[in-house]
Amino acid sequence: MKRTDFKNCSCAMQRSMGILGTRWKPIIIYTLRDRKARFGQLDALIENISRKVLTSSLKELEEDGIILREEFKELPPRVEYALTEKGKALIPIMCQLAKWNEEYYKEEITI
Amino acid sequence: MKRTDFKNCSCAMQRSMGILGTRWKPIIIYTLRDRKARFGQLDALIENISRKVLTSSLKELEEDGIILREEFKELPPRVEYALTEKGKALIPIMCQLAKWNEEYYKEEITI
DNA sequence: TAAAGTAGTTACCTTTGCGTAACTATCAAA
DNA sequence: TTTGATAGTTACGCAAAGGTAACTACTTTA
Repeated sequence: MKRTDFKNCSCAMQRSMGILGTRWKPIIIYTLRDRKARFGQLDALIENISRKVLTSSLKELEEDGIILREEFKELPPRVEYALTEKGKALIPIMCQLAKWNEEYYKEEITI
Repeated sequence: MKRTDFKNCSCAMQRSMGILGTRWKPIIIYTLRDRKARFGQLDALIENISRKVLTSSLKELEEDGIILREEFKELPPRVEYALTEKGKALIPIMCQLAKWNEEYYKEEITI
């Protein structure tokens, strides 16, 4: 089943996964939870992500209405990425996902 | 970066994605939110999933301590899959992810 | 004139995720 | 002896995801 097929499923969870079900996209959204950021900032803020993955993920997240790309006609050019309303609605969920891991990662160490 | 590398990152969100960052795994967890289920039941409950993906996903989720595989020495053999405590902690998050899509999917239709 | 900064793109390649279909093992019941 | 049910496994291959590195275009600054 292709990514686009997930987005038209009858199951809401499957549709969510058609949008978010990759390694990097939730991390990008999480990074934008409390700030706008420019391309280069995202590249620096997110450890180990490649510019190529960043390019394609941002493009798809924009297509899916999660992020907004704002281009400023300045020199040198400036582009800012920010969450849309639909994207902002994911912030608490992404934060819980991070917190979930902290909780159980801690346990693994202390046991 | 490999899946296993994600799990040892310094960022909690990246570690979460090392465990969950695929299309099918969150759907499997979501399906187990309110019931144990056998292999064949999962295959039937989750639309369009293949037995092969189910096999490998269940194995990895078990390795990551999200689900528990209970084998009954009966005939015909019975195996039940259930969430561990760590897995159960994801239930509200998965439910919110489904609800999130319902909300915005509805909007797309009515607009 | 050359370097530096921004925001990418492009080509090429590898790995992972996923799909399809056939096959296995075990025992009971018909 | 064949059929049926359960719970997978295996082989094969494609598509998507991801990594690396070089390149582009623009303008300011040195």
